[in-house]
Amino acid sequence: MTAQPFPISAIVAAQRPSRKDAARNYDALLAAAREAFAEHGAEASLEDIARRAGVGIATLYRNFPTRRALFESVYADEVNALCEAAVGLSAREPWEALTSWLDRFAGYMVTKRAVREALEGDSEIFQACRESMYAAGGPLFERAQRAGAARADMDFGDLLRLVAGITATAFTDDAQRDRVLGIALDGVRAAR
Amino acid sequence: MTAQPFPISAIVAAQRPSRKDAARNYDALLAAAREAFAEHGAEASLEDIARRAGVGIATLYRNFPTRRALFESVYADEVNALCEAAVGLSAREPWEALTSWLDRFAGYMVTKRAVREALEGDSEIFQACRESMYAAGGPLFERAQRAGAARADMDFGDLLRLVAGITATAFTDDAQRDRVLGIALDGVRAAR
DNA sequence: GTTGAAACGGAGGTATACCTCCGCTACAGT
DNA sequence: ACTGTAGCGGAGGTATACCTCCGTTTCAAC
Repeated sequence: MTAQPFPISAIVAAQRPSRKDAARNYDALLAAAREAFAEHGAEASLEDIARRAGVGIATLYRNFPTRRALFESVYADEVNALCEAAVGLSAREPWEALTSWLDRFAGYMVTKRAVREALEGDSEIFQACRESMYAAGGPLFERAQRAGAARADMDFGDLLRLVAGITATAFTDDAQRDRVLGIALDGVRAAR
Repeated sequence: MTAQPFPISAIVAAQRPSRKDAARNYDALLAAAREAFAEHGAEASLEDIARRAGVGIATLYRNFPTRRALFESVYADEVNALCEAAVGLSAREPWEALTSWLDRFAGYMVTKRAVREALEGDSEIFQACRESMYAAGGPLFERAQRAGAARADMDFGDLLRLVAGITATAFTDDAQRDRVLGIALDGVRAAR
């Protein structure tokens, strides 16, 4: 067995059933849930999700016994993709590598706000997600700090909250979102 | 009739019924709704709100025919209080007056996130709230800009989004919230 | 104090979501 | 090809929320 780059990836892989039809349904459910949560928030109807996925409601419950389990799987999947995006960025300039990853993070936050909100509070998977996220993005930030590009009196957790908060908000257009995010990042860089 | 300081205050006053028992119930409903929305989000049960207020469900519907109407009234009430807080702040230093008001704004946002979210989209009252908010806080910001305390390449709308986004997020503790908000405000002040 | 009107409460009809149960289907190992 | 089993769908019971209707209560003007 190969070493997993992030604690979350093994968990994500273990969830997916092996039989062909079951795996297909599992994927369809995850995709449908992602869409439904983005559209209707955390209270999206589970029956609607099953309908979107083209499977029976029982199939949803077999794969995800609780609403929370479904949340966790959707969230873990997203985080895993995000972690993998961080690999390879370390070849770039410290500050540019960091903002590039934060940009990806922002894109993920803006649509997934509902899921994150519902996961407020702790769980094993959520904890693994946090760790993976910090393992992926933390080094990028600390490298920027060492290079003198980012201020020293804050940590990576502060940065994620900052970006998460801003990107979870609805803006009039993408230009405003980028402008506001830029202002905040000027604050991160302010001690230059 | 005296001139109303902000467009929202007349609307707020007009909503409240005049008969004693009706006014009492109206106030109780608003308070209960504020609490319920903060606790359960935009999907809080209307019957639960009526129960908290100690009134029948019919009384709720008589005062607020739709869920949206209830949202609007709660929101308008909050905004009105916030606007009144801005009056008198202009005697202070430009930057300090601005951050002082933003602090009040942040305190309001952090608990009322659900209401604001549900009001995304336009309505007459929401529009009046926006205008009042801008009329109350905008001058504080522009004064800070003229004094060279705030950067010129942004507007008051950008600032509100910035603060609203950050404060709507859950932080581990108040210290982190203040630290992150401070970083963001450093960005606002960066062009000094 | 009388009285008319405004306001009240909560029962109950309707809709919708949750979740379980069970007879049927399709996969995969031999 | 056969066959055991893992997986499937959706009907239907249960719970909950929405909202209306109407007999009763409370206010306030006179």
